[in-house]
Amino acid sequence: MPPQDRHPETETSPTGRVILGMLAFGKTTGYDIKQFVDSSTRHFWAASYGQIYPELKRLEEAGLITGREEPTGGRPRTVYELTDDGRRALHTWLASTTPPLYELRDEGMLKLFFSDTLPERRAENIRQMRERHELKLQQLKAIQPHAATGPLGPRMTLELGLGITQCFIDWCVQAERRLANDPEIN
Amino acid sequence: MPPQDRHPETETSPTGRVILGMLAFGKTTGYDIKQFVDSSTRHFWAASYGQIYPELKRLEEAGLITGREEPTGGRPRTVYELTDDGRRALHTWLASTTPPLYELRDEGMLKLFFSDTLPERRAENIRQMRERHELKLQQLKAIQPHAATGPLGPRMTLELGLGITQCFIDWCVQAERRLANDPEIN
DNA sequence: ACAATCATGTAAGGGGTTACATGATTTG
DNA sequence: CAAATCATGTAACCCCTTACATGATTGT
Repeated sequence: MPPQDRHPETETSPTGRVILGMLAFGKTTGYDIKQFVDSSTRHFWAASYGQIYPELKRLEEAGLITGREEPTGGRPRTVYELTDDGRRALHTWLASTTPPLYELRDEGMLKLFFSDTLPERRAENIRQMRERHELKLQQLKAIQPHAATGPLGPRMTLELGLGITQCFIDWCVQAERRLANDPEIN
Repeated sequence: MPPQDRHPETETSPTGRVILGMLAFGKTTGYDIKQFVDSSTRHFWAASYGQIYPELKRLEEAGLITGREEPTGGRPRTVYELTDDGRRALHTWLASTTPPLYELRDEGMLKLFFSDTLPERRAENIRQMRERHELKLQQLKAIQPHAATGPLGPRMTLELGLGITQCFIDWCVQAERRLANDPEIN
């Protein structure tokens, strides 16, 4: 990821923006954010505790969020909220026209790209890719009912994720058929 | 990217594997590899000079490749080749069944996910995503004639890339239509 | 002569993951 | 009472990008 990725107008890191958005969504704690990310944005934007907790502190220092202690019994717990500045920063980002970052790293495709070095493994590589995406499809379908009643944004990204994944699988199936029908095409 | 990403059997980093593959493809220098990556694997696996040159040295130290000086006139130039160990490592990786890494970071989708926070920007966000992918489609189409005569692997990844990108664009067009027809769906 | 291309590299810094550590509370 | 869940955090490490620096050669 580019280091100059901090948004020029909001001065937050990419994951910082995820946190701002999640707080706008009514998420409360670092734990809460992490759970929700894992069941929603994970397929196009992941986040780990090691990123979330330090970032929450940075955002508070920057005055974009405020946290207050709200222990559940004896269990410590910090509940965060957007400040006015934080909401402004979120809106600025959402309205910005700087080209949005897009980054893909797909080792399956890399193997396929080099498959002429070891052609007898090509079909197996494609099968592996297909299975991976079939699993992903199942995971996306699992969160579908939960998203169906919510706001349009999450519904749309889920729909898009399903479409792309299905497209991927369809291509694999077709390619597997082509290789099976004509094993000599090398 | 996971730190434990170094392949258990080949002991190379992801980009190290790209380099091994590129050398098997007959690429010669760091510069040559970089040029080719930019016109082939870039859409699913990028690499920068800051990664390539140090990695070439590491791979040579590991005995997977050998370099010899082959200056063009007074211009220094190091030409690399796979060793037998290097080719073995490449084959081991291509034949490995460990689940291939897949990582996506799409800021456009992230904006769409949070678009209920600023619904009046939603259509614009989708338009932005579409334009980005239309540009990518053009770039992929530009390398198509160049790949058409080559080996199957690169042809397949290009085809897959085109398919996915087209799928993305189609979804955007459809979503834009839906929003235009019914601006109240929010 | 100038620009584009060939060619190699380094330093600083960003963003991220994993693994580990700790402990309270709820549920079966 | 044990297991799962809620909850917070840190340290080590990795991978990668950008920006910078340098210089020769080729094409116009």
